[in-house]
Amino acid sequence: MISLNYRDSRPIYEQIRDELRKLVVSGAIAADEKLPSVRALAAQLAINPNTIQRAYNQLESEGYVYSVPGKGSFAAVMDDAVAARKKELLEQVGELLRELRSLGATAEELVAFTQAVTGKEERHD
Amino acid sequence: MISLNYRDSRPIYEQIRDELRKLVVSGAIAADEKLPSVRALAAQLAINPNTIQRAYNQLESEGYVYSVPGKGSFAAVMDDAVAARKKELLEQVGELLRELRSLGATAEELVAFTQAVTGKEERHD
Amino acid sequence: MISLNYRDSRPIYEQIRDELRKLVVSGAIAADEKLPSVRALAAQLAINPNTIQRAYNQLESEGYVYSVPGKGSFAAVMDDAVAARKKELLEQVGELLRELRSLGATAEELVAFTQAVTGKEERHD
Amino acid sequence: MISLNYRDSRPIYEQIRDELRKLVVSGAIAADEKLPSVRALAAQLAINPNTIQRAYNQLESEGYVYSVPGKGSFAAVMDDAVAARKKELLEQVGELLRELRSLGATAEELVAFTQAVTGKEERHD
DNA sequence: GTGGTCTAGACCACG
DNA sequence: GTGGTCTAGACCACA
Repeated sequence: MISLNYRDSRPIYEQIRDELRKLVVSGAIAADEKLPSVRALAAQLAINPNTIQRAYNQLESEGYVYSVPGKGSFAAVMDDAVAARKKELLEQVGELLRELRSLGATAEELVAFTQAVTGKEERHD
Repeated sequence: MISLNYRDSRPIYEQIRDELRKLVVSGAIAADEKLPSVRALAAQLAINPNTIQRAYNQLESEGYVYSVPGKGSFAAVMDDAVAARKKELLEQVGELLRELRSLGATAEELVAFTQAVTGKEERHD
Repeated sequence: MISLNYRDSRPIYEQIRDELRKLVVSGAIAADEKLPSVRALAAQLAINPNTIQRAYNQLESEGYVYSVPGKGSFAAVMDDAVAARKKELLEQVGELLRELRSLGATAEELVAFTQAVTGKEERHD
Repeated sequence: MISLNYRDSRPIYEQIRDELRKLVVSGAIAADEKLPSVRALAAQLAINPNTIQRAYNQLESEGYVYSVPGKGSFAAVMDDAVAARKKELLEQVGELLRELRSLGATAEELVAFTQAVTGKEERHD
């Protein structure tokens, strides 16, 4: 369900956080569905439970997850969270596109690229 | 000419490196034009010269700058470096677009966004 | 494991970088094997940890090593890196051979020299 | 007669020294032939005479040149100097070949390379 | 304990 | 004055 890359420059807890966020926000883990327990995930990935806990804490403070003490962690209802994440991603895309323009890339070129990438992708839902 | 953001998670030397790379690759600093000296830039930004040196070293090893000991650092002639940088940026854009698609963004929506961003930009020449 | 030569014109961090690169690329340090820690190597060689760090940073940016903060530095899997290094070395040999030819050395003489050097070497496997 | 490359990592005086040494040792400047005067060469290359002087001083201390105060600098008789230079170059080649062997290059491969490089070269005398 | 970043201050080679 | 190297010492995030 989750894979680690020790050569990634990102710390492990960020890799876990980012992968879980993707799963929740994309609906792969449905609203109110239970996430794997800290200890179970730690055992599966063969890492320290503290590292998993840190990822869960961040996801909770970001609003993607809520935890019920003694029960576990559950995917939050995604409505404005998805919208917020989309806005965040669009800002990043915008910044990159602006730099590309300043490097001489034409609007046509970039639009064509966007069409190619977004069109050929398979639907994930 | 360069601004620092101490709240940015990126280390200072990376911020400087990235900003200078933009200036060189976009032509704002022309080929063979002299960059500010290590000491001058360090004084202006009120940081340690070693930190500037580190940014300059990386830019040199990346090929964006060449330095002549005793004379200064100069912008390299950008040919394939611009192309390489564009490819790098496009890859990043592609990755973000794919995540946006998986969040439910439609191809039409993203293409329209690209048009809006790239079209409304002023010409830089 | 590594020896320094203070009379060498090359800076210390380059000597360390070059020796470690040899160890990694020759397989003396196997893929994913841990390199000595920055502090340990610094203590052993009686030099500043920053100098070691610099060598490690360059090796990482060259792709010969990957580092996991908090865990250590590890030898990268060498595939095309070895090929690239061989090409680099052959270019250097070619340049030297051309200068030798211009000094009057005959092709036969140089070929014989190559045979002597490459033949008398012990096998490393 | 001599060309400078400001992007070369070698300092200018080394570039001049190396090029002049090649000219002398290869016979392009015959024994006892006068080298260009310090001031003339400085003017031609548009650099500081001190830089030229340093190159000449090193060539003299290496024995490739002798200077007659008030007259100029002259190419020394090359006999053992050429032999010494050849020995130096062969040592460098040997070191590189050994590293290539440790990277898995076969003796046959390297001999073939030597033949190709030394054979296809045009005669320079 | 590990790698990573930064500072302060020094010395060197170069032009 | 310029870039380049090195030291000593400090702090941080990570596991």
